[in-house]
Amino acid sequence: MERYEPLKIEEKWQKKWEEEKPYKAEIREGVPKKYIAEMFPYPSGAGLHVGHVRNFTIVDVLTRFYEQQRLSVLRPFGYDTFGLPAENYAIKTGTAPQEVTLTNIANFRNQAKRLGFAIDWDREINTSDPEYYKWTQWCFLQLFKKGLAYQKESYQWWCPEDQTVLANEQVENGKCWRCGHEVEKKKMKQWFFKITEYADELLSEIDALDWPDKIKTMQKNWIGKSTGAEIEFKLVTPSFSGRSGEVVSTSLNSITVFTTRPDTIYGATFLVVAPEYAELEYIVSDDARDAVMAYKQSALLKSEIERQENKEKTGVFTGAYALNPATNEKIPIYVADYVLSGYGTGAIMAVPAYDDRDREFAEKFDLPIIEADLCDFGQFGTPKTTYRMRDWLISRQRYWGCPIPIAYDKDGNPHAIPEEQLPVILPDIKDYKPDASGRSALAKAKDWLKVEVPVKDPKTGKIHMEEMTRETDTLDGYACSSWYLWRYVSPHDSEHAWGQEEISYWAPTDIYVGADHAVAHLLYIRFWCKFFADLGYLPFREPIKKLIYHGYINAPDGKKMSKSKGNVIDPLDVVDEGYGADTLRTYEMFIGPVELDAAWDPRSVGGVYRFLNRCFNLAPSEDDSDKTIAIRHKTIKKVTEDIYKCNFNTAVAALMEYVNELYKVGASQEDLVILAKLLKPFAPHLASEMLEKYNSDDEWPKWDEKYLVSDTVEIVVQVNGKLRAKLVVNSDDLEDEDKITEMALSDDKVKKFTSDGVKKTIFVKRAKILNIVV
RNA sequence: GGCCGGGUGGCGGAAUUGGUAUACGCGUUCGACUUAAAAUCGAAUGGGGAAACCCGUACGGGUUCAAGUCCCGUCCCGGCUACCA
Repeated sequence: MERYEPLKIEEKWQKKWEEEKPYKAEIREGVPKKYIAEMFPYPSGAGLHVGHVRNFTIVDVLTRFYEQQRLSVLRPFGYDTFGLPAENYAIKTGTAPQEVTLTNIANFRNQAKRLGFAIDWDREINTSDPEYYKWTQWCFLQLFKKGLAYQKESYQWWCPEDQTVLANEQVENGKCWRCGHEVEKKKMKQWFFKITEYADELLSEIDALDWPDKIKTMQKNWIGKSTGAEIEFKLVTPSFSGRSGEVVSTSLNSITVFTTRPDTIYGATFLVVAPEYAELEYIVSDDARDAVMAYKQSALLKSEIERQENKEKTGVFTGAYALNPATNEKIPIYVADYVLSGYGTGAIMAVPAYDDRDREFAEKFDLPIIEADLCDFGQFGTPKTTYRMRDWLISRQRYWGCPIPIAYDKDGNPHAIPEEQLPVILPDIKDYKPDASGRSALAKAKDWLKVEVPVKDPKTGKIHMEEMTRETDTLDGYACSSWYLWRYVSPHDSEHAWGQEEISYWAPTDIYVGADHAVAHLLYIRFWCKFFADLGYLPFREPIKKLIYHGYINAPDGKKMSKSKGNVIDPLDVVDEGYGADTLRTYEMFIGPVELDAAWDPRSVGGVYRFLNRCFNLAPSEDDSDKTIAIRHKTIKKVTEDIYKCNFNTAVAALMEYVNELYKVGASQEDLVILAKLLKPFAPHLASEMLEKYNSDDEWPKWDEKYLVSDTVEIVVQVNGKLRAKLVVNSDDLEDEDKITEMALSDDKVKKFTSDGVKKTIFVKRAKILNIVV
């Protein structure tokens, strides 16, 4: 008999798919479409890991499932290539990131092709390709023109190791998400995207998304909407002593606080401002100035870790007072680092009777705690909604990123590079290393820095060319991935970021599969979607209909796979060992529920390999095919419904049951064709081989409910809820409760438990259960 | 500290959402084939017990004819978040 030789079969079919391009996506008017994608990978030098394989296989199962149902399916592939690893490698080895990236892409592509994914390879994109980032720059300019890309000088997270600023989302536990170095705060002028403009819509549309609740909750918390009020507290002169109502006459005469509990204002016994509070120096009294400034300095120097670890309240009295507008009492103003400058107004009214943090502070500094009555605050403040989310900091002082298409005139004002001049090409340089100057290595590309930009004279209206200096910061990599799902619909369009005809057919993405970026990427892409919808470029406001967020695959010891621990499973090794891609893919779908982490189990891989062998070795018998018709239709139904629900593990289990049954009772050719069709999303090479053998197409089979009801049914008989007997009756008898009850009561085993008489019986037809209560 | 998930055989996990607990796979044991081993095929496999039966879904209560599933309390484990006023 012919042996199952996966590597041979797989090579044959991969070659065929390479030549015939059966997975080329085409607009087919009138045919329902599915647009399915994974979060595109960062092509590291290490090649694909088993997590990628899980990610891509989920997409592939769904792609093939819909393709076999003859829907029009778009399943693209691309590479997210800008970022620190390639640049750090360049600094270390002197190899250009451009070159390393292309090598890594080639490796990823070859590996992906060996796993038999149904990808439309003509749509590959690469975010560091000028053809691509030309349009990232175009997107930036649209935001800039609408005032949603702007510069602001403020305290920013700074990673001293990577010599770059970081976004809030890139600081994890006070450490840089890339290198793990403790971050600092540094006052710098930076570029921001005004995502807060869409905070309300980003929040309110979350509920309607078909996304995992976990992700939805995380996004809600990140946006962090709070409703409350802003209340103005008039400043009292620092020298003031006794009479109330006298206010300072400097430019600053009040402090506005934000509170979610304005009704507690009668209990507000002091104010606190953040160390970074902009007007701090106008508040503080001369006596207190030295102490306050010293405190401010020490707070700025403290790393985020130190601030977090030491929750002990610290602070300094500013020597100044304000008037509580409700009580008209004079209350002291403190500066303390438990108040955050970036949230609300950077100042709070402290109500120690109602707020734990304020109470802690009051107790430490011996401030009054008043249990005041709640009130209607209307006369004191104005209602205000505040968000935890800040604007998105998008400039990076690094070389290997998308250049920001901006130039500065001699007065330092930013001007857009005209769209005709795009792309602003990232110049080749030799020395990639950033320095502490706060500028990227691009600052050293002297020739590149100079650019002629057309300027309109405000008086004459005439346009003249003016020499300017280019922006040397590059864009955060998340900018590149905030629109790539739309580029896939027309990846070679040299006139537009995306084509209107293509976008309205394919988009929004129906199913998006990933295991990371719960907040940042998925929030940014929603933000850009709403922005470009407002500009009329997108005919929808949410980019992703359904999100599948799968778990990680850990090492056999349950720990995270890592090179240093030496516990990494290389997926291509699994293939080359002789198991083949079909076993790898099917195993990763069988490994457990899609949303859970799972540990790699080499022995279970063998189990799946045995299963595929059994599929391959099944031969049709001459028997009539009707004896398997019930399980055949049951399996079609189960596998179909499971794939819709993304229960891939139980879908594979159902196929295993089917095969076990076919071994027991014999398989007809019809069984083998159905099996191959159902198996194809998981093990496409083997399934294609089987379908070819039986000269069948791969169209997804349908089940007929009539084959799922058998002539006889099994009735479970319980006594007081405990299983005591099983009756096999004709299906028609299900309607006859009396007959079933009589049969049950005359059963010998049941009789043993019902000798003291029967109180009542409960028959549930749906569950085929009869419970006898004694 | 706050929010959200979870605790089911030796292991990964099933269970039509209140209706036969442990599907499927791994492991283990036995058998067939083999000089032998591997591979393959077949059988068994929650615990206790000769058996009849009893006990079993983290623990303690409750609701119900019926609870892994619902309610109350307790204990663990995981994730996110972390002074957001």
